[in-house]
Amino acid sequence: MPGNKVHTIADLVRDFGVTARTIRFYEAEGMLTPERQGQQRLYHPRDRVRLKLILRGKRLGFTLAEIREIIDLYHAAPGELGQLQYFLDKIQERRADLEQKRKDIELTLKELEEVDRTCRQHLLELARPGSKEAAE
Amino acid sequence: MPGNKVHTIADLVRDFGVTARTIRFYEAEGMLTPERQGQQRLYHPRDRVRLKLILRGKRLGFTLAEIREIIDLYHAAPGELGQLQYFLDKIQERRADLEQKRKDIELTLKELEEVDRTCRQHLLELARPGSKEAAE
DNA sequence: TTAGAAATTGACGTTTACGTAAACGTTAAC
DNA sequence: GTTAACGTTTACGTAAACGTCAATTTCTAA
Repeated sequence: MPGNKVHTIADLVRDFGVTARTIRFYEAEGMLTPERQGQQRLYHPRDRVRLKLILRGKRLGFTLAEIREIIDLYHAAPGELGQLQYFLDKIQERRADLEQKRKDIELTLKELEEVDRTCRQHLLELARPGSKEAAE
Repeated sequence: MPGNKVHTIADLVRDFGVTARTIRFYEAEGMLTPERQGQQRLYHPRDRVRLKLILRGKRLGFTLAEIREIIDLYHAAPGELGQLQYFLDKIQERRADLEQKRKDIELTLKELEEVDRTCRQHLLELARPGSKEAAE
């Protein structure tokens, strides 16, 4: 039920599969800013969105510093022209990075599919009883 | 000229953009096994291939332990049937992981493209002098 | 109201993946 | 024949990203 209510830290732990320590750590790093009700933290939908972005970045091997940069790109609306150009450059950097990762993934997947085929072939040969060293 | 000659560590440093410390570290971790000529290391094409695989894995955010597993998948030819099934499972795990990363990349790329468009739109508006707050 | 569950706050510990520095051995050039 | 340049070994250092207590507070259900 992550509709649009506020959530406790335990909710996030359950929903995202991370520890409370991790969530507080991200906050200490300035990447989450939950509301405070007395001592307790209250997480709004925007916090959930941010956490989701952080975890996605982690899965892709970005450091927290890089993830912070990426998220900043999302929410920044710079006024001046110089800033805008700088931003566009940053965006291109990140895009190039992601394209490289995509290529790396395609290559690795292809290789793994090849290994997979070879394995299944072996399996088939093992399953065929009357075919011992046919090609030797 | 990485044709099929042997190379010194300095060659790898130059060709792959990593430090000698890193290369020796990977060897200490058992991920590279260069020939020894006296005290010096000599790197063969297979070492270059492995290093390339390691670096590709790093770009994708895999730990060295995971990369080791993946590379092991490449070169393993297990005999028994139980081993084969275990292998196929491992391969599926890795593939699922890579597919997840691919999805993450697609999402992030789409979002960045959106930010890019918005930025360029801003730029256009700034470049148009006689259009101050038209939609206000 | 009291025991237990959940949350918070330090504070120190740990793992990964190297960096950095010191001390030493080889070899090629001058 | 010595001085760079390159390579090696050993060992301690470090940044990132949390883990793991311990002590305390806060909330909640019986």
